[in-house]
Amino acid sequence: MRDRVPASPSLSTRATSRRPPHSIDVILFTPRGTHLAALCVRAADPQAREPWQLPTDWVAGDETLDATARRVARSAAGVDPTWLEQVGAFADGLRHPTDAVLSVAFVAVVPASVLELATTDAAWFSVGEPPSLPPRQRSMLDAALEALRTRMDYAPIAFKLLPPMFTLSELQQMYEILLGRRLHKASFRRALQGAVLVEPTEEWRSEGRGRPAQFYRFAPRKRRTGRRAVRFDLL
Amino acid sequence: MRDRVPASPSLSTRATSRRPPHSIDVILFTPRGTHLAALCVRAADPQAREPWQLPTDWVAGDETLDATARRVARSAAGVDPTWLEQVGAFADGLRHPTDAVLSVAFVAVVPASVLELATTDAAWFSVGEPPSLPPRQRSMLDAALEALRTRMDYAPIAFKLLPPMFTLSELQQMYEILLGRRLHKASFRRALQGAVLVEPTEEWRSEGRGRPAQFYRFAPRKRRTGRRAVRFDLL
DNA sequence: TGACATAAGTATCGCGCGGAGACTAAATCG
DNA sequence: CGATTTAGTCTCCGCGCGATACTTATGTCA
Repeated sequence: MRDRVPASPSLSTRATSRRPPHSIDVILFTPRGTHLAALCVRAADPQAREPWQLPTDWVAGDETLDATARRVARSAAGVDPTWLEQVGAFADGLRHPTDAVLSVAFVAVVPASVLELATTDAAWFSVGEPPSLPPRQRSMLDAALEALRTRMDYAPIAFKLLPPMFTLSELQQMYEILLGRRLHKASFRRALQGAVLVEPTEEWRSEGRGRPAQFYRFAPRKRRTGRRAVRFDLL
Repeated sequence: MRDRVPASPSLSTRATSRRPPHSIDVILFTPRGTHLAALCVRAADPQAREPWQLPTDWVAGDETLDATARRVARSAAGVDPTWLEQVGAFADGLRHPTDAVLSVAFVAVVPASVLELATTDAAWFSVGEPPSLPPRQRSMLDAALEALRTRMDYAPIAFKLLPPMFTLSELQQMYEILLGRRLHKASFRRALQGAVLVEPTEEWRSEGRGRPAQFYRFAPRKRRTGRRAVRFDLL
């Protein structure tokens, strides 16, 4: 589990002679209800200023950064993330639980179905009300959330959070949870139709009160890269 | 294994025989003619497999990553970059000139006016025909170019490459050089008008054959963030 | 001095995307 | 049956953007 994080008393002493070279921190998101939640773990050091922190560890052996991040996420959540990407390196003077000189942040997601956590050493916090975190990890969380939302246009993140078959309403709800804002139904489906990303199946959802919904599956087709116009979105 | 030698003779040498914890590599771009060029320096090790490499060094003292990157860029090009941002951390198994276990890549730009390089230890290479680089730095270069072009929509990079006063044609040409593709004149000016980014001055360009062009200056005004529609640009 | 070249800047048209809202369709519940 | 709920579609309208042509203002040269 998290025994890899050194809970040694040497952590609390600021005058460490051998600070770890660099840590890998993972911001793991999951849809919880209608909002996003991020995974935090209890601070390794009981004397820590903040009771919670982000899952972190350092690279072991010949691991790639991605592999390390996956291992950290799996160790904290119990399952492998279904999507993971690097956010960037953080090495300002802000405090980090491991006192690493440099930390590489990763953003990852897991489906909601695996919400159950085995231990009480980890908990989901709504992104709207995150716990108090070590300063560097706080800035990492903000950057990860922004990275998640900007990369949604280019990576099928929402699809990785859904089962192989899903309704278009479920897909739209997932987009709304991830983006944190409501979307227009007709526009969403029109754009989805334009991009050839999904194909209908013969299955229909029978449960529920209203009209049955058709199930779709993720089946992207190659299409020529549409050169967008210049966007002046500065400020 | 090759000896570790600082990237540039002018850079401070840190006397340590161990492998450096992490290097800071800078991909410095400049407009050259109608195309982009990236700055490379001669390999520190004459026995190196590739004769050229990207400017690199490691963090000195309490420097932030940004400050280190600025110093590396200044040391290689002779001037401070006018824009600089982090690209990400690279720590795959690919070879790096310093044998650093981890490298943080930065993308930066300098105006063309300072094209003259003091030494022959550095040279500009067109991004279309880059020299053979150490594998990790090669992937850094690709990532930096992509990062530059995607961030142009959100950062005033083109403006940082122009003098305080410029014509709209010069601005468009700068966008075309950075993006590597032609733009439509009317659309460009319409979009620029929509975003309130520039304001006209009383100055006019007198030189040249054709009709004089009015000078503008960069004067962005705050405007509410336009929520874009969802884009399905995957694949 | 007038014709031409060159470059800046504008006007008009048409298409397609995207938001608002209303509408239809198919199920459950009372 | 009629009300409710959810799915899915339709029409309208505005605007962004590309294409094209046009106007304006200078320099060049016969």
